[in-house]
Amino acid sequence: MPKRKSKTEAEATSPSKKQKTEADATSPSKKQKTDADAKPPISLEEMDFSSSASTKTGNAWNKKFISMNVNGFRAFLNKGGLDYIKKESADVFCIQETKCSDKDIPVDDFKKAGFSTHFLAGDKAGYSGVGIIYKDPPMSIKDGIDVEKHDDEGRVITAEYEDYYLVTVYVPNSGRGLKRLEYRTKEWDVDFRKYLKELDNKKPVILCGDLNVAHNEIDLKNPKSNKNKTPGFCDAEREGLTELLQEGFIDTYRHIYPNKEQAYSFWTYMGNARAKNVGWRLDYFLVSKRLEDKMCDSLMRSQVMGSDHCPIALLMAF
Amino acid sequence: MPKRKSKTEAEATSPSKKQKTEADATSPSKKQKTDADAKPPISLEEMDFSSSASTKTGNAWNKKFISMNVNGFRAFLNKGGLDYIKKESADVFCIQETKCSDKDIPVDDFKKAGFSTHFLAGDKAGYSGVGIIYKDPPMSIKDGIDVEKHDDEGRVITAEYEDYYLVTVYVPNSGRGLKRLEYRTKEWDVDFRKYLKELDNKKPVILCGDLNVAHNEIDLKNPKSNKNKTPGFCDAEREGLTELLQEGFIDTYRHIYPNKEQAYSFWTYMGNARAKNVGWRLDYFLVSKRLEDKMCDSLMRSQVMGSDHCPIALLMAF
DNA sequence: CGTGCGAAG
DNA sequence: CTTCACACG
Repeated sequence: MPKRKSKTEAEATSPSKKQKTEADATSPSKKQKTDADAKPPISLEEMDFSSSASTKTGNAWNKKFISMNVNGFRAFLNKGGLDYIKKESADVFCIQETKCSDKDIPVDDFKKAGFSTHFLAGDKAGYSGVGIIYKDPPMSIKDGIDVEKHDDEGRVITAEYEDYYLVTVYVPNSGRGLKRLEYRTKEWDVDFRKYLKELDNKKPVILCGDLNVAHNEIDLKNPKSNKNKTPGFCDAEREGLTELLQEGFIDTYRHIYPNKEQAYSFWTYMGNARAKNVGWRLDYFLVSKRLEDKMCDSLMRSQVMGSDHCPIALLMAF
Repeated sequence: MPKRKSKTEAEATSPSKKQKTEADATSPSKKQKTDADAKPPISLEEMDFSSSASTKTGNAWNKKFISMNVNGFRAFLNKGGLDYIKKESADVFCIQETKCSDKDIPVDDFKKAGFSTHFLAGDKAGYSGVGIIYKDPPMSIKDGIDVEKHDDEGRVITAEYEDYYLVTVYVPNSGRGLKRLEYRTKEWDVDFRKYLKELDNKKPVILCGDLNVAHNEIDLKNPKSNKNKTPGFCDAEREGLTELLQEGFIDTYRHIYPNKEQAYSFWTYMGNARAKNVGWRLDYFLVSKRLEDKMCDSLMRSQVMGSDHCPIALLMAF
């Protein structure tokens, strides 16, 4: 873990007081960055993705995972997404809301950059869809969760590696007027939890993606006005995540930064929300509890543009 | 008419030879312009819309009409369309394919510029629609042609002035696969012709708009490959215009420039057609024969951008 | 190729 | 506010 000298207190500062970012806490670089709620847009070149994070016992990280809801992979690439991917140079990128089919993936560009790809589109064109972009091939890749009623929307990919399953998910949004809240919480959440539990019985799981829920009040700017009104902060959705964690998973970001405020991974495009940091933490890396001592850091790449979500990163020492 | 010293020969030059534009023939300005098929895009400020055209008997023009298919009025305005309208300063602008409803018209901006507006939208949102923008109010304005089956698409406005009816039309496109060719030629053309004939019985008519047909081979770049294949150059469509002219109307542009080649008012956005001047003359000013001696000039504003059609102009001496 | 729609987020 | 699909041209 990155010099986590009582991070609990260190992060328990007021949101108005300038806090150090995780990057500051982990990077030896002299480049100081301002807080997540006051970052001016900077260029990719200026960003520093380096990290010297290690486990509690001092093992340096050796695997980097990125998860990002790209809100349309083609649009993301048009905005320079490939440059970000190259610079970040993660072992695996897990992306959600690809909104495209296989033919739209510039496979050769990825090959040239040293990556292979596996994408899963939903039946409805331009809707949902997930993908993984990886350096080292998994032992196996599986699409969906073997429940027919859920598997036509292209929401889950499971990549099996030696030491863990890497699962990426784009959880169904509860929709305008919460018209899909029941489906989401009573059907999807239940079956997906079951799927993860079964996986976890075989091998530790790293789950990442857009869980489409802000777990607690700290995880969004305006908990009061959104509670049980806006998809993503309804009790049933939040309880769904609570239950998943109770099955034996760790919310890596909140585990490492338990009191960190103003740390979001999503900002609606409306009303200039991102500039004002009126955001939500909807994107997560969860890991099986028995991976706890392999965790090095969990990060929000809040400066990376190109979507209404930012990438999130997990550093592990295997 | 602009010093039409045997225009017939003057224009009968090869397309590769640089020809003078109508503007050159009519404007005393020293600004020389290159041919329609080799015009580099120039700024609105650089364009010269002045003209000293007059009738055969030497009466200087005193009314300017503009017709333009704007391909979405909102998009056109976003691309600086209002600046063009101000600079052109026509007595009446007739526009087609507005693709918007009344609420989208910046009425106050037009008021400030000295114009009133009347727009007619079709029932289907974002489809078709025509409008007029005028300095002096007509005696009356009428929407449609009193034939119910045609009048739900917002295609015709008739403005009655003292000396003439001004009619603007957006003729139905025959559609991909010519699936609407029958409707267009056997129903619309027939009824619209009847409407115009009846108007013409009362008062001379100035008809302008997107007639969605290139009348003769000279009126499009590639007559061979488009003949009876592409909407706009099918025999039935061309005959429809021939019949209309036979009812007693003049194609003002072709009347004044009978042999002028490469003079188009539409270029598909595909394949860089406009830069290569691979175009069609689909937009017309027709006038009742008895207005012939009031005609001063008929012009293509081929440098004006903002749509896949350019504006066309008619100068009259009333 | 580009406009505007409508669904979706 | 932005993505995409689709219709239409």
